[in-house]
Amino acid sequence: MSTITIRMLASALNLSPGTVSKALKDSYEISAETKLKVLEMARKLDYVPNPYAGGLRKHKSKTIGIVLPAINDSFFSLAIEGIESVAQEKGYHVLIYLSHEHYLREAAILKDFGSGRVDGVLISVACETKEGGHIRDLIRKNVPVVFFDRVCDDVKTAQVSTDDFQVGYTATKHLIERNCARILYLSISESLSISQKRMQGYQQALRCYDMPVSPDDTILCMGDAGQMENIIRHALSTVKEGDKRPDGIVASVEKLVTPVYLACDSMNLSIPEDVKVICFSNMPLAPLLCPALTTITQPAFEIGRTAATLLFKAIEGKDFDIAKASITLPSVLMVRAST
Amino acid sequence: MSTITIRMLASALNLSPGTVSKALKDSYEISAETKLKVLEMARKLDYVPNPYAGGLRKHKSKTIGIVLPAINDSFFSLAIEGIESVAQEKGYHVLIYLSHEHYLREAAILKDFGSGRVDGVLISVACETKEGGHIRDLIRKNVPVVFFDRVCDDVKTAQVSTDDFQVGYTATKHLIERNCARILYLSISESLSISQKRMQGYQQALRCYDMPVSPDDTILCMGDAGQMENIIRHALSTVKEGDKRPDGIVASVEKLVTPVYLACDSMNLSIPEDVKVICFSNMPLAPLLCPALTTITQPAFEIGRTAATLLFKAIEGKDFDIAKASITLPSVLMVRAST
DNA sequence: TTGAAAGCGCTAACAG
DNA sequence: CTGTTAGCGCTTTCAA
Repeated sequence: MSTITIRMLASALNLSPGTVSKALKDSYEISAETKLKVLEMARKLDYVPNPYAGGLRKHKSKTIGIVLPAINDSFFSLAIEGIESVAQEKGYHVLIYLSHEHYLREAAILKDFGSGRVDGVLISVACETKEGGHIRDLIRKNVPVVFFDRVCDDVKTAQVSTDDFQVGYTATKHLIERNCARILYLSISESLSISQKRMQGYQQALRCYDMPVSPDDTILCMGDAGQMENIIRHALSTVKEGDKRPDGIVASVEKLVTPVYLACDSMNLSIPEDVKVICFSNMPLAPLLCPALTTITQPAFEIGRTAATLLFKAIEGKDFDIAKASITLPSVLMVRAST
Repeated sequence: MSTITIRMLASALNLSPGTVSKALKDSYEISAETKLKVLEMARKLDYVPNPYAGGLRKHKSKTIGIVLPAINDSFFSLAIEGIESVAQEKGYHVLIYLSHEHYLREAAILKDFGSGRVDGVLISVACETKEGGHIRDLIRKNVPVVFFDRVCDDVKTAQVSTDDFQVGYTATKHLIERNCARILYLSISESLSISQKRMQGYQQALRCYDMPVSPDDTILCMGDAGQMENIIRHALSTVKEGDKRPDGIVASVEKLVTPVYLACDSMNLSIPEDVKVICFSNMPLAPLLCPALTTITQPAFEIGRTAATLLFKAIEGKDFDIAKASITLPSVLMVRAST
C-alpha cells in the first residue's frame, strides 16, 4: 500500500532499522544469515530505499544537473546522451534544465543548485550570458562545475570543448581554397566565447590569405528561424566595392542551417555555384540535404562523456584540481556538395 | 563557506528555526517586521532551502521523471522541451532517463521510482517492452504515470499520443493516390503499440483500395543505421508475381529516414520516380532533403506539454481520474517532393 | 553480531 | 506573534 520504509522492513523481521540498514549495504558487522533474510524480505516487500533520506544524512544527492539552451539540437541532444552514459555507469541521476538562452533563467537555476539539490553541474551557457558571476557563486559553495562547448572564460573551472579557433580557421580556409572571394561569418552572439573564437579563426584565415577582414561581414543572427532568414537574406544582398557579393558562408552553429538554405533558395542563389556554405553541425541528415552540406562536425557525444567524466572526478576525487582539467577535442571537416 | 541552513539563518537573527521557516513561507502568524528581517538576512547570507529535507517531511519531491528511448531524435527532443515548459511553470524539476530501447533498463528505472524520488512519471516505452507489469507496479505505489507517444495498452493510465491508426491510413492513402502499386511499411517493433496501429492504418488503406495486404511487405527494421539500411535494401529488391517491385515506402519513425534515403541512393533508385517515400518525422530539415521529404508530422511539443499537464493534474489534483484522461492530438501530412 | 540513539535540514503541531 | 518539539527515512557512532 503506502511506501515501505526501512523501519517496516525491520519490524517485519524483528530486527532494528540499524541492523537492516547495515545488512542492505553488506556490512561486515552483520552475519551472513541475517543478510540473507533481510535481502529476501526486501525483495518480497519490494523495498526501495528513499534516496533523499539517505542523502540528507550523507550530504550527497547522487544527482547532477545539466543546464543548456535547448535540447532540440543535434549537438546538445548528443552531448546529453554522452553525459547520461557516464551518469548511468556511475549510478547518478540527472536533472535537466533549459535556459532558453536567457541569462536570468540560467542564474535562477544555478542559484537553486546552491541548495544541495545536485552534487555537480554541467553547463553550456546561454547566448545572453556575458559574465560568469552566477557560476562562480555556485563554485564558491563547493559545487563543482564543468563547462561543455559553450564556456565562460572568466570562470576558473574545467571546460570541455572543441578547438574552436582552429576549426573556424579550417572552415574558412576551405572556402578560400574553393575560391570564395567574400566570406560571411554568421554568429549568434557577440559575447559567447565559442562564437568569438570561431570568428577569430575565420579572421585569421582571411588574413593568412591576404583577404580583407571586414566587420560588416560578421553577421549577428538573432531571433527565431524566420528572423534569421531575413537577416541572412539581407546580408547576402549587400554589395561591396568591385561588385563583390558574398559567395561564401561560415555558419557558426547548427540552427543556422535551415535559415541559410531557405534564404539562398528564396533569393535564387544556388549552392554551391553562387554561394558556398559550411556549417558547424552534428545533424545526421547533413549528407542528404539539397545539396549535401559541408560541415564541421563536433564530437558531441564524446564532449558530453568527457565533461561528465571530469565532473565525477571532481565529485568523487579528493585531490583533483578541476580548474586545471580542461580538455579540447578535435572536430572534423566533412566536405560535401555545398562547397 | 559550507552550505547555510535554516538553523544558521535563525541564530543569525536570534530567532527560532520554526519562526524563520514560517516567515519564509509568508505565514500569517508572523509579523511583517520579522518577515522583512528574515527575508533580508536570507538574501544576505544567500540562503537556499535544502529541497530534500523539506521533501522528506512533506512526502513530495517536486520532481518528475521522464523515461524515453533516446534524446537525439526530433520528436523526443521536442517532446522533452514541451514537458520542460510546463514543469518550469509549475516549479517542478525534471529527471531524465534513457532506456535505449531496453526493457530491463526501463524496468530498473521504474523500480527506482518506487522510492519517492519522483512525484510522477512520463514515459515513452522501449521497443523491447511487450508488457506493462513494471509500470503497473509503479502505479500501484501511487506514483501517477502518463504515457506519451509510445504507450502500453495494458496499463490503465492516461496516454497522450497522435491518431496513429488514422495517420497510418492517411500516409498510405497518399501513396496510393500517387499511384504506388506496392507499398512497404517499415516498422521498428512487433510489439510497440504505435507501430502496430500505424500498420493497421496502412493495411486498412490498402484494403479500402482493393490492394493486396501482404505480410512480407511489413519490414521490421532493427539494429543500427547500417543494419537498417541493409534490411531496407533487401526489401526493396524483392520481386513479386507480375514483376512487382516496391514503389512506395511508409516509414513509421524518424530514425528510418537516413537508412531509406541511403538505401535508395545505393541502389540507384530515384525518389520519387522509382519509389515514393513518406515518413513519420519532426525533423526541421525535411523540406531541405534531396528530395524534400513528405512527412507525417506529429505535434511533438504539444504532446509533451499535454502529457505533463495531465500528470500535474494527477499529482496536484485530489479527484482526478488519470485512467480516463487520455488525449489524442492530430498529426499533419506535409506533402513534399519525395511523393 | 545486533540494538539504541542521535541527527541530516526542514516543517508543522502545539505551547507559550 | 514566537518558541519548542517531534519526526520525515535513513545512516552511523556507540553501547550492549
